[in-house]
Amino acid sequence: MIRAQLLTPDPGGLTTHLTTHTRTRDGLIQIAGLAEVTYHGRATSTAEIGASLVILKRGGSLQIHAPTSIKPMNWHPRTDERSARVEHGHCLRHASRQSPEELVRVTFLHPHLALDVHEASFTLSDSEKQMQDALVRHPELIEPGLTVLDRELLIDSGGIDLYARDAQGRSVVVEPKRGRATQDGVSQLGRDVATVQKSGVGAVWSILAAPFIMAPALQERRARGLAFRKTGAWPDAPAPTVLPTLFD
Amino acid sequence: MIRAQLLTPDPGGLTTHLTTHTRTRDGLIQIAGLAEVTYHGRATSTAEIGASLVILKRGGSLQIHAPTSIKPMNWHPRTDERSARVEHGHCLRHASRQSPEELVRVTFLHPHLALDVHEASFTLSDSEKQMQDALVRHPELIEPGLTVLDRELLIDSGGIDLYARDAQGRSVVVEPKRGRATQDGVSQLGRDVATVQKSGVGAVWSILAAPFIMAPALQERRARGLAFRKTGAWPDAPAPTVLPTLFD
DNA sequence: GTTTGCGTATCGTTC
DNA sequence: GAACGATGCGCAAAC
Repeated sequence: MIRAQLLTPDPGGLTTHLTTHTRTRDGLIQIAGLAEVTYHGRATSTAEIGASLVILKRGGSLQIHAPTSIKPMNWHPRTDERSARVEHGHCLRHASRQSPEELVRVTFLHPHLALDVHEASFTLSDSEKQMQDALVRHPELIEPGLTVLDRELLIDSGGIDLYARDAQGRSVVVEPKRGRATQDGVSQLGRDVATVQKSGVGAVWSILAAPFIMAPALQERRARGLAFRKTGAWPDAPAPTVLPTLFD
Repeated sequence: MIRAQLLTPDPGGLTTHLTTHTRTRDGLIQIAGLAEVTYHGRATSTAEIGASLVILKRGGSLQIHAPTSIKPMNWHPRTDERSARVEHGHCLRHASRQSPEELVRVTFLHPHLALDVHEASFTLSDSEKQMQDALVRHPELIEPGLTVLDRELLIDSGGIDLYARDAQGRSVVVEPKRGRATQDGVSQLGRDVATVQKSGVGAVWSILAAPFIMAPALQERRARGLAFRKTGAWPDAPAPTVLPTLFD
């Protein structure tokens, strides 16, 4: 969900970050910190240097929020041309368009934090296989100390997506869901656990790994005594920025 | 500048953070993460789950931004009542107001980061009021020989922005438009002229003063026998950069 | 592309 | 409080 997070980024790093976003026009970037903003176009405005929240969205829109008023203090609905560069030791962002002719310039004097947010539904639209890949590479996203033993394991009741062993040495059946975990997923996991237990490997633990769970599925899960762990995994994630936390 | 920063805050910590902000009504809080939002009020209720940026500002306003569109996907301009509490293991935010009766509820399913930002200042120029100021100081921008008699003159049909006398001694109603003159502006000018004429001051002339006029407005203007003069006025301009020219 | 009309418009100012 | 007008309105449909 949050793909990158830069703390007090240097001008060069922030410029690169913004340029990448300009190229891909993907996701949402937010920069909090000290900034100076000027606007020329239908009106003219200048903002004194101050704390602000700069938001760059997918379509190329830009908005700068101050601590008061629900409206942004400066904005740009869409851009024909955007650029970021280092000037006088600061990252400088240009955004302009014609019809009407407008220009917004943001100087990041002291960027405190830059975030790269991605829509859940977007990342979740990646295939379940890719999520599986990511979880095999980073099983700690599901639970610390987890070791993946097998994947796509065929059993009588169907197929187990991920078969693992946890820190306590218990066998664990993992059912990853790229989207919302539903009652259906809970039922499937229950069937799989029952089948594995019948095979006589001893105590079997189970984990439903999904970004979120629907209320009915949560109740069903409780009734069956199955675990759910809030898990998000994306193929591009270089390191787990979102640490797994127990859902409830 | 940035006063607090909570990484993957737990429901209790986030609730405390929000409650403090509610009490002080100070600064700006931003929360990035997976959230569910419902709204009831002027529009039909909606429910969304996804990556979002929640911004709480000083006056009590709330807005939730999705990765697309410059506008927030949900918002609340000001609040009469706000609260935060833990429910079902999540931080839940209520914001409501009466007149109109509205309610926004945000469930922070997975808050990734909470920020507390402070202070920024801002000035805007080129408003219609400032254009009026400039025209009062330089009525020749509208028409040579024009004398401004009054501004913001209240009459039955509303308010006349500028009331003047031209070189021939005629009463003139001036409607300045900062941007393009539209049919709406022509109608308003027509109403004002009619009202003034009824008051019995004699012949009344009228001028729509704007940098541009739209074709439909131009036709409407012709049909009503009103004058349009291409006029631009900016407070900072030391000399009239756009000389007044008769449009047609 | 431009123009028209709507919106959970927002935001002042005026009454 | 309600009412009215301006807005860097934004936004989508119609032309």
